[in-house]
Amino acid sequence: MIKMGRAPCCEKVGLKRGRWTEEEDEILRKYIEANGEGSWRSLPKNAGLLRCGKSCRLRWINYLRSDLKRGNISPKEEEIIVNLHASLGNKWSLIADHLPGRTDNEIKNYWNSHLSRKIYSFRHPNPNFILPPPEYSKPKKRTAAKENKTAGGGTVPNPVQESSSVELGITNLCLDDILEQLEVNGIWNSCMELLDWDNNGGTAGSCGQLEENRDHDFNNGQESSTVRSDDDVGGVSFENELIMESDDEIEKHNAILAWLMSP
DNA sequence: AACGTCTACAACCGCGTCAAA
DNA sequence: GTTTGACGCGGTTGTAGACGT
Repeated sequence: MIKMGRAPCCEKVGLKRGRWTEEEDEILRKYIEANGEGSWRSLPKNAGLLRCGKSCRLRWINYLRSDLKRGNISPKEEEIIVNLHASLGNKWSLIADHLPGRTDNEIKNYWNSHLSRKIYSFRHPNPNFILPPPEYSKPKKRTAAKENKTAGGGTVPNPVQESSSVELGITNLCLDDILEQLEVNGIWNSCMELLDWDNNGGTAGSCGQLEENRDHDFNNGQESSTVRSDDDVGGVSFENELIMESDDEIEKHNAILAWLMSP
């Protein structure tokens, strides 16, 4: 009986796996220099390698290509990665497009081993980080709450407590701490660049604005946050208003907000 | 010195996409 | 329109070397 479905990329029986030897690298390098890239499926056979075509492709792209930049990721490159990841997510190949000589695999590994940990340590600050009192902490997932319509047609979240800052879930004090951590961790400039934000008004104040513009939506115990332009905030306006012109900008802002608000 | 744990990164795997048949 | 094969991407695993006990 013929087995339907996707055929394996290559016949794995008898093929070598694991680390590449210098000899194999040399064979692959010479073959591609002579014949060019492509036809990965037939390459191992033609080159005389006992490897899967996929493995050859990966080895060439991630390690043997002459235009690869080996060595540590520079601070500038790291900043680019952080910025692009905030807006693109785990689109490693797209991020790699902006970093000549770096591969998607290299960036992915760097993110997983270095940057994700940095961000984790930011989200779970060191002991010197003063946590605000529990009621002023970042809100956990809340149970479903009804929204109140404002006169201007916008909505405000159901107040948890009287203070408007508590309504918004993050107090100014907490925001200051977050912003301090952003600066300490060298992430603030990246955020500013992403936001394309005029920072003249002071960081805490600006972030407060951002909070004020946030639309809270409570459904099924889930909270979602989006950033809206001034027009959407029910006639409320602020100094140094933060207005996003395009979907792309909104998406970037939302990415940062989601990051800030994530548990 | 021996052993266990952690970290970085190379390599593998499965799946989606796309073009050719 | 469907099937097939190749390629590329992103998630995951494996492992060598560093580090700690």
